[in-house]
Amino acid sequence: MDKPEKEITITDVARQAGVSMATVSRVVNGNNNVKETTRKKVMAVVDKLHYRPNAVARGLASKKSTTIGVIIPSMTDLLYANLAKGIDDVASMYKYNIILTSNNKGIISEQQMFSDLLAKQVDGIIYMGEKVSADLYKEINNSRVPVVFAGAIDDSGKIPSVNIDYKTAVRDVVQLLINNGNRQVALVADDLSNSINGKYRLTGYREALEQAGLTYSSNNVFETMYNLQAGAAVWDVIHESGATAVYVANDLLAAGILNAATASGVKIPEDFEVITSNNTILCEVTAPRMTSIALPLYDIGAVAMRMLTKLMNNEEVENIDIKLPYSLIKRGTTK
Amino acid sequence: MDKPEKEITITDVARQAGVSMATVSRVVNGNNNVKETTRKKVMAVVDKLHYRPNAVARGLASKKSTTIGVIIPSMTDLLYANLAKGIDDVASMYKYNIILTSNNKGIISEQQMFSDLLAKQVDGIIYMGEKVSADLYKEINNSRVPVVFAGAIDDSGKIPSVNIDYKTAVRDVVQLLINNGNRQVALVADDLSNSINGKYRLTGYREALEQAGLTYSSNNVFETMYNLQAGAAVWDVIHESGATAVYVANDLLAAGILNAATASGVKIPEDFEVITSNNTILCEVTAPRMTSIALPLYDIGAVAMRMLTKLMNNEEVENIDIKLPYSLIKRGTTK
DNA sequence: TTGAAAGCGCTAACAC
DNA sequence: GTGTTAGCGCTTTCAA
Repeated sequence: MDKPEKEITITDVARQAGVSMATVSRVVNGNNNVKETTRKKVMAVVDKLHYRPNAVARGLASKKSTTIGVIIPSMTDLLYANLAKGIDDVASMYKYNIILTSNNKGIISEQQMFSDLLAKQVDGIIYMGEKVSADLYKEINNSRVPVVFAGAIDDSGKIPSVNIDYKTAVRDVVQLLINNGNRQVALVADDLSNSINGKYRLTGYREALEQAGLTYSSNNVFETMYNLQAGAAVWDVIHESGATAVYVANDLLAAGILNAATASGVKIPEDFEVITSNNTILCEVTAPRMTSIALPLYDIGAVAMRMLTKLMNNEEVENIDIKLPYSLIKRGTTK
Repeated sequence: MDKPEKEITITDVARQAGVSMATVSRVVNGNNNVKETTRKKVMAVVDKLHYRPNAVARGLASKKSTTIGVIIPSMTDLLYANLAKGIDDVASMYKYNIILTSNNKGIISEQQMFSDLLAKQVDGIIYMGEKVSADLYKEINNSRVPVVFAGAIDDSGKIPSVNIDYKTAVRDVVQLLINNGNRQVALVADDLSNSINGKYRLTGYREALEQAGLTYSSNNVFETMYNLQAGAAVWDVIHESGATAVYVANDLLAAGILNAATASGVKIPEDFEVITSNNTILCEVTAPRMTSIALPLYDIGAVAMRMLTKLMNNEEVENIDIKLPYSLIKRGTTK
């Protein structure tokens, strides 16, 4: 337990090495304009003193913090956790630290979180969220640092973002369900007011119905809370409605529906089929395991972060609106 | 899109308000030694200019960053995600930001992550991890900022930490299993070399056996990889061993075992019982739902963070080694 | 290849 | 109550 009295600084190193601060700065930052012998001399002192450059001072002087901000709706939602992991991996690859802020209780607005991140002088921000308020848009547009959306839709089309083609994905799976003989397919989501669900998924759903010559009815679309119990509760309603299959916008709700269905004695997939959306581990744990659209969650995060690094370096970014490929993983809840 | 040319600073505000920087600093920081009229005058300019104090400059001058570091083994592990949520909630309550670093690929050592956090001048660090290397211990002991462990054991007993009494928890559940008539109870964990599993859980397991007059056999304890497939694979071995119940150290493995058992035609809980450890959402999604020790994950994180705030303020902390209460949630995998 | 010195934007004595 | 000023620890011209 030998806590040194004082944090050692660049001045200490300079003095002991018999060089100027500028030179120490150069060797610490890998600048080449340093004679090899002085470089070695300085490094020896750095090691001896366990010198650790103060990133805050460095940030103030250089106007770069090598820190990025990440805004995430929930850390305990496997969807976002997987996105975050992708972000984290490439961030650490490029030596960036992450300030993670989540809107857990909704007590602090996303706009405020955004502003706080800018106050901390982050070099860039990745946003994962469901709805972007007008105020947030204003903050983003005024931001001097780049922002990219990961798994979040920018309706304005101006903000770099990484997603999959939600509409087509949903259309395809609903089509599959129809082809499997289901004449009445339900759709359930926890929030129909955000773009991904309300705009893209719902549209894909309607298109599939149309193409099959089936008529769309709002009686087949259900909006619920985002938890297991809500899933279980909505099952009863779906079942009564006469639907024989359902597409669900998230895995948790799907699990709730599946388990309630099974509990009520309905045979899955023989009597009822379900397809879910995110292919998180939940899909592999239920019985039967759930068929799901496979979002490349990790990749979305990773690609978003990679794009952000380019933006931070003022490198050219050809495509601002990236759509990654997805697939369908067939498991036990479809025929 | 009116990106201002230059970030506006305290000097700008001071000039426009016709006061000194010190006064602006005072009002921005809520210092009371300011006349109400000048406070209003300054705030008016602050609002007009959208002044946002530069946290980096503030950090350099005040030697406080209002940022803490969190070291987490994996963001996609529900166990840690829930801990992190507890940390995050109380951190934001106390206006701290979080730099989250995870050891995803093991490419960067925890010791290095720790050092990086210190370089960023965090005011404190919360560590969640399984094993603490000697090198990490050295870093922690030399650290000028407080460190607390959340859901992690400090074998030295010197570092503040928040946990539950793992040994007793396991002893109790194994006892329950024995009382249910099982004469041979297996234990499975993904890593027996860390303290929580190898030291506390295993000891609890042995104690339960002893107290029931059963003899411990290493043939009943299984160590596997940490994934679903490993859980499924270990099921076969457990079943062959003749065990009729199992205590599992994490929910993912438990789900793998449960599903493999069910798939092989074994009736749960009639023919085989399983109790798991973390009560994450996985427990509620399997069929049948899993009986689990209920760790107060969120609370562990929250209490750890609260403790850290005290430490950072040099407040008195009575108890350095906190054990939170836990409970047992009986569901469908036990009689 | 190296050093001197001027900041970066803010806080914290200290003086008035 | 308010202003002056000296740093905080580093990077970055600019000279030498």
